[in-house]
Amino acid sequence: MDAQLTEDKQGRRAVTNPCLAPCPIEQGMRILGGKWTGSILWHLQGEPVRFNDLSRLVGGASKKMIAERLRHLEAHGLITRRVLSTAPVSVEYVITPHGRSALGVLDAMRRWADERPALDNA
Amino acid sequence: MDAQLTEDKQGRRAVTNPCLAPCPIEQGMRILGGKWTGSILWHLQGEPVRFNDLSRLVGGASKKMIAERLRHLEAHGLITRRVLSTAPVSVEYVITPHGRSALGVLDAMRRWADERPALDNA
DNA sequence: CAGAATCCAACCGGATACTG
DNA sequence: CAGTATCCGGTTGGATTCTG
Repeated sequence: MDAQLTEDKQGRRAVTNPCLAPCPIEQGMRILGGKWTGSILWHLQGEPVRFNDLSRLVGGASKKMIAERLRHLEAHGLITRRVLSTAPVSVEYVITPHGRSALGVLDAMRRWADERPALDNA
Repeated sequence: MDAQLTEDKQGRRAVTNPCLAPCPIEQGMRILGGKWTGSILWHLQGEPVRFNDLSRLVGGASKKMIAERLRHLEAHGLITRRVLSTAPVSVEYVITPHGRSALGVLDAMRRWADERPALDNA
């Protein structure tokens, strides 16, 4: 994200360092911005939560989505999957320190969206 | 985002207040999280920028996307479109105070994505 | 220059059914 | 319980072409 717009004596514009795809903002957005991702992580900020409980907590998301986003979060090291030896088997998802650091970003997002001038009817 | 997981004496779980779709995080994400949206707003934090310059600054985005996201940002009051009476016509995009408030969120996102433990090969 | 219009392939995500 | 598998309509977004 260090693109610069320069201009020569003739007033011609050129760009050095265009903001290429893996720019930090886009990168972060692709990790935290997926549908339901924020909500899921949010619900894990306290105690570990089990799969079906999560799908109930995140109203509206299909189990397919929950599963997919959980894999995604795990792949990025934000959560940990923990299988409990019970019958029937139960699985807990736990937030990692790295995942916890993301909650700050999510909360900034939440606060921003909350205190917005109510013109977001669009 | 105020869902609660409760448990009765028999250990049965129930959820009150599931996290419904318009939860603040998701809301904010739908506004700032669209592809290229962050980058575009980021590049407007200084001086006003013109359309083609923007599409050059945000490397990889098609003009169609730039136009679409610009209208989106304008609809949400984050930027302003300003037409300059020149020949040929030129258009500037300017960030609004509200848009500027979003930069804080974007920067939190950027910093988080930057200082991450390098395991995001996935 | 600043877009709008069109086309189309790829992906997303919901519904449903099935499994260990 | 905790998923996976499959189907499938809707949306996304890039490429290209056209316009005032």
